[in-house]
Amino acid sequence: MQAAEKVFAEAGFGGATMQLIADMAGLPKANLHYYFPTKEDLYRRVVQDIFEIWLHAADSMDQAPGPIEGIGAYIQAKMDISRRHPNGSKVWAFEVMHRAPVIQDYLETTLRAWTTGRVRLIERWIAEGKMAPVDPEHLLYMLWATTQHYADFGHQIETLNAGPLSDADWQKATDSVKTMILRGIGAL
Amino acid sequence: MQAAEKVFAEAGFGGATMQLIADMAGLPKANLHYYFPTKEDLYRRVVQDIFEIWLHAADSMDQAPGPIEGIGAYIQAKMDISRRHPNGSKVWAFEVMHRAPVIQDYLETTLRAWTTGRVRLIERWIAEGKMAPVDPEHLLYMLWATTQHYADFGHQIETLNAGPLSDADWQKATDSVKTMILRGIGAL
DNA sequence: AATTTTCTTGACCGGTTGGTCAGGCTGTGG
DNA sequence: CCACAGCCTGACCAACCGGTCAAGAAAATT
Repeated sequence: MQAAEKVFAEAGFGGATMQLIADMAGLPKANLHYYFPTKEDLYRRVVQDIFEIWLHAADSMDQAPGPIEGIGAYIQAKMDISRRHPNGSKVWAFEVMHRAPVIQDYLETTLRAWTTGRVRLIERWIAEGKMAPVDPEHLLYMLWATTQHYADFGHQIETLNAGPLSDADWQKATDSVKTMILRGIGAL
Repeated sequence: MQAAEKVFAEAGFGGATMQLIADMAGLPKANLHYYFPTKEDLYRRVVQDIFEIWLHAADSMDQAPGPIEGIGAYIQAKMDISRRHPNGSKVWAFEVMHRAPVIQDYLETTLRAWTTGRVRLIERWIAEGKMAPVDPEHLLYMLWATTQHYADFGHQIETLNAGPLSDADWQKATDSVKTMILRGIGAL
């Protein structure tokens, strides 16, 4: 699964080869096909895994008393995921850009339900005067975009940074995102 | 070029085929190879085109008196590009996720020079007290991430939106991004 | 009109891909 | 020891890929 995640992330579904995944995992290609009959089966598993991780990242948001804690924790969680699972994030991006041929049903069921739930949470915070009256959906898009950017466009960031991001760099990035967004929604 | 942009965007470099691009453009494959000897030549042209468009989008930022006008105009320009050239944006995303095998030199020369120029501009605005002391580079990342998200993840947004975005939807998206970011950097 | 250059195209080729399959290997229960 | 089920794998195949090429069509030049 780790090898598959990496290869799919770096080459996309079309560019990835079962041979390369097998080599990277130290298996004969035929053995890989024993467990995952088709390339699409393997790919689907990788996409579903990262989706599960993302869903759990929102748990911290739910029982928070307000946006400072809730959205702050969500940013923290998603930045951590971007750092630790950059490949999974990339595979998800590939899939969505591909018009989600494999996980369209997930988008329409699970993700939509998740989204409307958080939209209602944000609307409550707005009604309680805990943050400015921003559009909740576009706030969610901004949260996804900004945090996932550090995974999906990590290569671009590393090039501009002249090297991989250090612990301090990640801390600074997370703090910057938190500060700008929380101030942006009038929560600070 | 239009056909190539679309096919590369929807399948990535590895998944795209010259045959499909040729068919979509209404040409025999051999004729396509007459103008673009290799698949990589065609791909490079597509990536360079969107990069040029993005560079020009920053013109409005340069002669602005302050962040409200400058960054506001930049957000407007990049949102317009996301709407009109979603495929180009996706190809760029594919390329960067691929660790930029084709345009790494652009990242290291043109993009790096462009970035340091804007960083200095933002630092001047901060020194002049026109905005809060945010980290300029992470602000740029946030601008790129948020605006390009509407192109790269357009399919996800349309799914949650239950259909394509209308003129009013795009207006609302642009306003939301502008408001949240400008307030986030203390310019409002 | 003749000639030269540019463009267009169907047929073709070596190499690679996802996937198959027959047969060997391993471990467990009797 | 045997038998049997699940696991493993080298060799193989049809399909498809990027790219070539020779020969013809069109356009430009003389």
